[in-house]
Amino acid sequence: MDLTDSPATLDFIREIVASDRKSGKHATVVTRFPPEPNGYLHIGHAKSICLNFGIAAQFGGRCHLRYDDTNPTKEEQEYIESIERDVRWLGFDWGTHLYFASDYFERMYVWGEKLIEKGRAYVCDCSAEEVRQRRGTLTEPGRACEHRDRPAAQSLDLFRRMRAGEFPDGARTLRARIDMGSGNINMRDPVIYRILHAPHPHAGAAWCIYPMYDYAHPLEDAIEGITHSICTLEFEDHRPFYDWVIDECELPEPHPRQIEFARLNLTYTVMSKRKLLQLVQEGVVSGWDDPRMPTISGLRRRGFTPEAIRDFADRIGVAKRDSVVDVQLLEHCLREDLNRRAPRKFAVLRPLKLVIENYPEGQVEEFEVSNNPEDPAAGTRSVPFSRVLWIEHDDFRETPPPKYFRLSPGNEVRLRSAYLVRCTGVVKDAAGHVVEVRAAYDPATRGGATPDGRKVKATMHWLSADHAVPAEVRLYDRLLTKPDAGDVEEGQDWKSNINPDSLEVLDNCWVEASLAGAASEERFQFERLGYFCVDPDSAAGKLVFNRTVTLRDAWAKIEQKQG
RNA sequence: UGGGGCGUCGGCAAAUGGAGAAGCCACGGGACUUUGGAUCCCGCAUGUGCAGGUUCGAGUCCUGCCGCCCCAGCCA
Repeated sequence: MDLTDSPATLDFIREIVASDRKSGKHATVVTRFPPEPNGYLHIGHAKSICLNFGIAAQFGGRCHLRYDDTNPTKEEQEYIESIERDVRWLGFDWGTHLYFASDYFERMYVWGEKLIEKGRAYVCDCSAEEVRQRRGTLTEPGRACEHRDRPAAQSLDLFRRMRAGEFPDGARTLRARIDMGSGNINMRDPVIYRILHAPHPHAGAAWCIYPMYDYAHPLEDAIEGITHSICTLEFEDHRPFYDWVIDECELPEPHPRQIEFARLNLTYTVMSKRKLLQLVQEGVVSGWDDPRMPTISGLRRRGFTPEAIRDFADRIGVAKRDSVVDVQLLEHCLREDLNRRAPRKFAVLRPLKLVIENYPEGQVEEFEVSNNPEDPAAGTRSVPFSRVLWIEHDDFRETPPPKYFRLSPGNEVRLRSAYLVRCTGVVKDAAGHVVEVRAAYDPATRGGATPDGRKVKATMHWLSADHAVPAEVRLYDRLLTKPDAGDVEEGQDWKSNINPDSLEVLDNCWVEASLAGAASEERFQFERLGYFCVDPDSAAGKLVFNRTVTLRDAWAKIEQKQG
């Protein structure tokens, strides 16, 4: 998939952009992805990133990466670095267009003075509590305070002294003078500057007053020549103020246009930064990059590909209605991509010994196994076969249920690319558990062929016990037990839906020796099991794999129906 | 109850008043198969929140209802 690929029909935002191009309103399309560096990016941000960078690519424009760093009390350098890494990993390039809102602070300040001079802003001495009380409610209008009518010269003096650091945090604010009676609460003289004696991760100690998002954002967009400022639905109410700022600061035409779309929600997970932070801080997960997290770094560690995420973003579309996307669509996009590209390997997660009774002790044969049946160009590898093998515990049943085609006493199956074998018996321990399965192979079926046309219903993977390499495998499942985090019993909160079995660690697994040198984040298909990738915890002599996603499993469904 | 939005299949989502309301995921069948994978085929909205109206013709236009989401941070 190419980065400029786009859905067949235009979503409502692309329609606006296309129409603006056609009318000549803008010479070139300029969008922006404006994260606040106060957390890690997640799959919801990926939707926005794909939208903004995708539109820029599709219409021959550009997309800026801009940190909306107007609140130093919540922002950190660590987040700035993770954001750049994640956007780049997703496959997008902002070229030289990396910006910080904080680099515009001086200009924003000058516009603030201008607004005061025009009578469009005033310094307010009210406390936060007083501001709240005068703001009114959803149904009652707000009430002006006495500072609203103070002379511009006085506001100007106070604003300069705010900047100079003469007042403590919260002592005063600069507010826009608009309409305390507006039905839109955002227009009831919103605060545009607050005093915050806090060092800034990018601007350092230069400022002790910081602009609010609602004031800063339109200015940032206008400064950079953004044509289409795409944000999420909750900012719809803020648009009148966005336009007000640009008008009152007398920014040149054409003005950027704010367009809102519905944020992404996914089943069986949470997307809010607050909840994600909670998971990290309370140790429910191991960190922002825990493979169960819907963060970009978590998905990367889980084994997702950027291609799959981009494909997903294309498929979910862009609209204004609140929606919840089925996580199975994401998994589908992943499987489709990985099926095409992931090299196949044999791995046995829950080992059961299989002894081929009629196979000579000490003999070893090498079998050629396809690296990827979907891609002949991937070639083959050779896998050693011997008398004692590991098979999957789940691939043997002493008393097979209906439609169970795998190994069971008397039944014949194919060992993939090796031989057909028939189960001749079992060995049990004192407690009666099957500890070993016995079988006989048919030398005429070398390579797994059946020259006599005989059919077997199951083909299984296997590993030569003497040649396999040990590994730890981490099995991940959904973070939540319910599709909707908010679906809880009376008095419970969303955390009651956290899946206690979202991680299972298997530490006596066996994998092909060819996996010994696999690099961190390298992805494979373990045949018949799923897609796996090498975890960064992996070290020489101690392989660790994460299960990215299982293969689709028809048998699991049959079994489930059988109860 | 003020303001701003949104209602099309189980979940996403097309449709720009004109043919049988796309497509994808999920789900259910079948074919094929040396991965119970992949692939292929079939099925899946007599109906667009509800009720009226306009029109030769309405998911699209009008009126009225109903439901859901967002807003009362010196967060973004």
